[in-house]
Amino acid sequence: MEISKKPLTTTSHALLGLLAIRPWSTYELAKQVQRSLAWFWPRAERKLYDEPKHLVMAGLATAVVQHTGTRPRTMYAITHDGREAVRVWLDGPSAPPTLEFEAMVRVFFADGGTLEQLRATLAEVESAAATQIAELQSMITGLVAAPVRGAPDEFAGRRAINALGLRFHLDHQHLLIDWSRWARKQTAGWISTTDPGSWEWRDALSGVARPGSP
Amino acid sequence: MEISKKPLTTTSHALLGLLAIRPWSTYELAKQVQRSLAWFWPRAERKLYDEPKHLVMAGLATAVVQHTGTRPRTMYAITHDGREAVRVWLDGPSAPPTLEFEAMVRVFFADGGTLEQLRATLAEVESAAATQIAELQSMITGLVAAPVRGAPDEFAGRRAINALGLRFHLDHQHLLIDWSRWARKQTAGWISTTDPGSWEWRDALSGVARPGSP
DNA sequence: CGGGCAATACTGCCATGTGCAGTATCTATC
DNA sequence: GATAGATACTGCACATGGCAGTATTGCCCG
Repeated sequence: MEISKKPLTTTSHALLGLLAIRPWSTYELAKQVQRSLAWFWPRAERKLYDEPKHLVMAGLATAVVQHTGTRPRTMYAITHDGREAVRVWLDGPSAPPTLEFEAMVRVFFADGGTLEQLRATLAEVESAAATQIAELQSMITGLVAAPVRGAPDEFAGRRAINALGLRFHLDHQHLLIDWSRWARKQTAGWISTTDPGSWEWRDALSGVARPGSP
Repeated sequence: MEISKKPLTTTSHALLGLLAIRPWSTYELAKQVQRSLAWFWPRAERKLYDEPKHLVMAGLATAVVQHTGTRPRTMYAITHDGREAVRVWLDGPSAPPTLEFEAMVRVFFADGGTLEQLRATLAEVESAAATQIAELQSMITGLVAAPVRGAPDEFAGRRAINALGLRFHLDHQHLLIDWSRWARKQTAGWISTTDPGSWEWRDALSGVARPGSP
């Protein structure tokens, strides 16, 4: 017990959270993270091979090496202490969300270039968001589909929670689409990136209380 | 010329973009980044002291060490090559936006804890977003205020572009508030984090086309 | 039944980025 | 004259990213 050495990161707890659902091999874990966690906690695959080892050292998970022929594969499972660690962690405060938005950097410095460059960047935002929405939609159809007959549906108890998250991600991508379309429309009458002509920037910041808000 | 060694990162170009507006000392640069760039390209202050040195090595900026008493201070300015680098960079593709949202990790694994924990996390999201909105609003009042008499308004040509970005950030924070309120309301009838009672998760994913959309 | 390709299952390495502590000096205010 | 806050950085350890490299297994196709 209490073998813990180093403080756990949010990434550690995220992996631990997945192990709380069911045991996974590292490879499965990596795939699963790309499909779900990546939406709000994106991490490189590389990291997902190192992190479970720390969990084992901390006594929060166990590692069992199995074999498929000669090829090894490590199965990780959560321990009792691990579940307790998740419960405690759920009480902790969360860092405010941060957005890394390269296209916005290009918009912000658009005055160093042309209107065409600005519009191209905005168009890119829109199409990227459209792609993400398509992916989310296919995840939703996956949720709707009944689980495979006979297979235990270990995600059944997680449907409600999943729905909360999916709703956010969809709205978030819709915001990106709406904004990039709106912004492109705004630039229609501009003379250059530094001279918006008769366009009144104050108008852009007026109706910020969105129609859907209570 | 052409002293460039290593490929420039988005962070390099972001700093270069700021230098394109006017010369800054590293300290000013660091402060300015926290007020503007941090919204869509958050970087630790530490990094902002290293990065300009790379720009100088690449011949895209110049460094001049001045003195306030015995204390040194380095002023950075963009070069002609630097402006050209910004123009070229503006044509490049942007990585899709990524969101790091620790509170959502806690929501996602809420089935390992209690409804109270879930609701507390959601409440935290709402209040954090409210704080951000207050900050944005004060930036807007700053924009509205006429520049100091006699002072050259170097940001004048950037008002339109700034307005586009501010609009996005406001909407983004409003989305966080709307979503966290909505999600909390959803949990009202839940029996536990794994048992939503009569609550229908399908309903949560229906009206995803937001009212404000065209 | 053999070739090839995708999926599985990792490790190594270097660069980038974060967070925090530490070290000073300068300026304004009481 | 004390001191708090702003200015102006550097060092260090660790988290993370990105890419290349290695090898086996399962499956389809002909």
